[in-house]
Amino acid sequence: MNLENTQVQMRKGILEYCILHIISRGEVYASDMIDELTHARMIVVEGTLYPLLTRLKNAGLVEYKWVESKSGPPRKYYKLTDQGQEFLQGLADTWSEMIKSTEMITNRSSATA
Amino acid sequence: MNLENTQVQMRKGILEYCILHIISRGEVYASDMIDELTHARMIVVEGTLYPLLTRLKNAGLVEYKWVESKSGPPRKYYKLTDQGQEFLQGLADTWSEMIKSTEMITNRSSATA
DNA sequence: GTCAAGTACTTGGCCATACATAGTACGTGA
DNA sequence: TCACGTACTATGTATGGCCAAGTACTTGAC
Repeated sequence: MNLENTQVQMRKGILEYCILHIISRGEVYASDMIDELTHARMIVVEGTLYPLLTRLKNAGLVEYKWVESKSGPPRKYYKLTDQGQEFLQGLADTWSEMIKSTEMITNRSSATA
Repeated sequence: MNLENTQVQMRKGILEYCILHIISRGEVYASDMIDELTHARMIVVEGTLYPLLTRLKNAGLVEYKWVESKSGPPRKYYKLTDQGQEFLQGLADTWSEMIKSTEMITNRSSATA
């Protein structure tokens, strides 16, 4: 039980939310996502991202199309499905509730219970 | 892959943070914690809370003492150790970073990437 | 004295995610 | 033909939250 481990735990589920949000803004492929996440200091490695994208696709939340690349193998460009849009909205609500609940607890400082 | 499942994933680690925070404010026992968490709309069941408390105790972050009760079995009253205080501070930082990163992504609406 | 009910805590098994690591497939250039 | 870089895939491990069943103590009814 250390900080690093807890950080890993905290990301669970949140990553899914962030990825869906990034995809919702336009067609992107994996490396684009990693760049943006890294820029926001949310480090993600391939071994985490690709399985997540596969899950999202199998769940019908995203779809992709192959696009030729000038340097290397073709890429999967992802975009949200209608179902994905709805799901993203649900996630946004959930996340917002979670923050509200956490604030409710942590802002109640050592004052009167 | 449904909302409920994602909610479960999102709580991972966050719960630990909330529990430590509640304990940091004074000596409490399990039912007190459940009451407060429920009040903040963060529903927790016994099967989640007790193992978590055991982990925290084994990690040396909290300690407890038995206190007799007038109605039922004795209770474990928890409080933070010095190490627990430090850990809580670390969690607070982590949580704040995580929110910041998430906002950085989700606030960048469909506008220019 | 015995049994039922309520409170508090414990335990074992299940599931989903994030990660590390290794591997496959494609295209370019020497 | 081979080395290299890019993009995607597959497998195994660890963790934490949850359900469900179980233990232990106290009180109250009969």
